[in-house]
Amino acid sequence: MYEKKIPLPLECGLMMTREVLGGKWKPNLLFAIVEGINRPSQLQRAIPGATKRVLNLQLRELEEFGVIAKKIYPQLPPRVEYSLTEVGQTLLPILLQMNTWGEQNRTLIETVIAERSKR
Amino acid sequence: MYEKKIPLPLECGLMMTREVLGGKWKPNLLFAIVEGINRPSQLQRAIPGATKRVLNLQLRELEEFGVIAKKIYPQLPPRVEYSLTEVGQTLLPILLQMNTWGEQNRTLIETVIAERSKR
DNA sequence: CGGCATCCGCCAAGATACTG
DNA sequence: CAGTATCTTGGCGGATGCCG
Repeated sequence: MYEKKIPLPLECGLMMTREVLGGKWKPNLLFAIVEGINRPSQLQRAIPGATKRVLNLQLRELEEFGVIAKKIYPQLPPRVEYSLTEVGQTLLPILLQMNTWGEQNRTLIETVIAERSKR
Repeated sequence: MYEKKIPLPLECGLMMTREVLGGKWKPNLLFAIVEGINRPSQLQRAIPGATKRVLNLQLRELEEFGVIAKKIYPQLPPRVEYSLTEVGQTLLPILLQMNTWGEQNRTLIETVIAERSKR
C-alpha cells in the first residue's frame, strides 16, 4: 500500500483559496458585506485604509469568482448592493476563524511587529 | 443601546492573521511541516515553485511569529528540522478549512481563471 | 453615488551564484 | 545540506482626477 506516491500535489487547495481571498481587503469586504455593509460608499467608509479604486477591483474579482453578487438599481443617484452568494456563504467559517485567531493572538503579533521594526 | 459605535474597527483580527499567513508559500510550508516534511531540502522538493531564498525568508518570518520552531543539529552535513509550536497548532483548523474549500471549488476557480486569461 | 482612467512607488518574490 | 548576497521584475495597491 502506497501511502503517498507524490509527496505534495502542491497542496493545491490552499493555492485555490488563496486565489480567491488573496487580495489585501477581500476578507474585510466579505466580512463587511455579511454584516450588511453592502453598498460601495458604505464599504469605503468602513474600510478607510483602502481607496475606491482598489475596493472596486477587489469587489469585481470576488464577483468573478462567484463569491458575491452585485445588484444594480438603475436610478438616480445610482444604487448598488452586494451580497454573498451560496458559494460565498461557504467562506464564512474560514473568515470567522481567521478573525478570531487574529483577535486571540493580537498581542503576540503586535509584539513581533514592534520588535521587527526596531531593526 | 448603541449597537455598534464604530461600524468596523477594521475587523482587525483578519489583518492580524493576514500578517502571519500572508506570504505566498506560508500556508503550504505549515501544511508540509505538519505532515512531517520538516527539513529545508525536503520542503524545497515539496514546493518546486518556490526558490530556496523565498522559502527561507518565509520560514524565518513564521519562526519570528512563534508559529514554527527551528531545531539545528550542529553536524556535518548540517541538519535542520522545523516543527509547529503550540501556537502554530492553533492555525491548523484554518489551514485545513482553506485547503478543503479550495479542493471543493477547484473547478469553479480554474474556470474563472481560464476565462480571465482569455482577455 | 458609483465607476473608470492614469500615473507611480514599492516590495514580495524570482533568478543566479557563492560560502561554510 | 543549509544559508546568504545581489540584482531584477511584475504587478498590487495607493493617489488623484474626471465622468455619467
